[in-house]
Amino acid sequence: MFSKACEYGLKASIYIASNSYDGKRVSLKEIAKKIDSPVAFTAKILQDLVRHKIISSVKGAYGGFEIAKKDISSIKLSQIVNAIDGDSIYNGCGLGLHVCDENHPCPVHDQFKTIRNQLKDMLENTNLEQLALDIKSGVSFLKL
Amino acid sequence: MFSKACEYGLKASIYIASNSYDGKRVSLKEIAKKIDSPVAFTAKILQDLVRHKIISSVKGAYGGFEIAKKDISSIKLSQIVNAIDGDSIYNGCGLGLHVCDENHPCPVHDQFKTIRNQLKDMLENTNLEQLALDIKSGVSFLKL
DNA sequence: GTTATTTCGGATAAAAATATCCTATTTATA
DNA sequence: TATAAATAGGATATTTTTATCCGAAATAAC
Ligand code: FES
Ligand code: FES
Repeated sequence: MFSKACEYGLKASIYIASNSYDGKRVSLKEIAKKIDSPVAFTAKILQDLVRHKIISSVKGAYGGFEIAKKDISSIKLSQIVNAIDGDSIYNGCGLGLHVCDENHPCPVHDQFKTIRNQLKDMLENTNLEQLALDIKSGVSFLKL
Repeated sequence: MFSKACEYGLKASIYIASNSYDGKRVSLKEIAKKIDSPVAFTAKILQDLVRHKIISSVKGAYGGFEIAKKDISSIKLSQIVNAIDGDSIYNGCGLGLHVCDENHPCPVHDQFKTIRNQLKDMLENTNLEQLALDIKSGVSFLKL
């Protein structure tokens, strides 16, 4: 469904959010450990999210990654997915036609469009706060 | 969503079905042309579908690929997707956890499971006949 | 200021997915 | 029987994705 990069990006964002909620900044090393991802690859993805202004970073000793508290509840999963994997999951044709066009539909257009729109709605209506709270309370998990 | 291999496999199957419906056997070259896919790569995928007994092949002059008429309506998209991409789209965790486990859910488990099950239902309830007929009647298209 | 820590960014490497090439085998027709 | 057409399958090549490495820059603490 999502690329590895996107999975790591989502998990990292949720982990950062769950810590920023408590005012704690977290380092790359800690993030990679907690979400069970390759350190250097995760660094690239976090840099990407910083460039997209979805998370923010602080260089140097005691630096790390964080999300402004007031922003946690307004960051949608769709922003992260879009930043890393692009919009093909929202707009692309399920059978890989160059474009998804109502007037020149592929054989599964109608069926696929329904699913795709539900996925879109889900991602656009799920924010980091909800997910971060479940991590904090131990209801959900980021690894194992 | 699906791999390129799977997209080609789905399109090829639909094209074969639409011809087998008329009792016409089609060659690799014709298939690749009509679904706009790389010939040799498509060959590999078709071989795979033959091994999975989803389509059948006839070697030699006037050979090609076909689907027994009586089977066209009973072949579900899910069989093709499962043969090529495996079952991770049905059973795998949306965030890439090793397994999707109700008792140890990832942060998006509940939301994702809903979408995943709808995709599953859609693929399990869509058969080649429906799609082939739309191709034949010009309602849907396999390329451009 | 020096040092330790940490992100940033470029270069490179490894693995997986996608794609091509070539030969063998099969089969219908002439 | 010879020929042409077509799938089967192994080997190889290319591209993309995933992953690693290293030096530069920034920053806090001492
Ligand atoms: S054309 Fe394929 S999903 Fe719309
Ligand atoms: S655990 Fe992630 S989808 Fe079920």
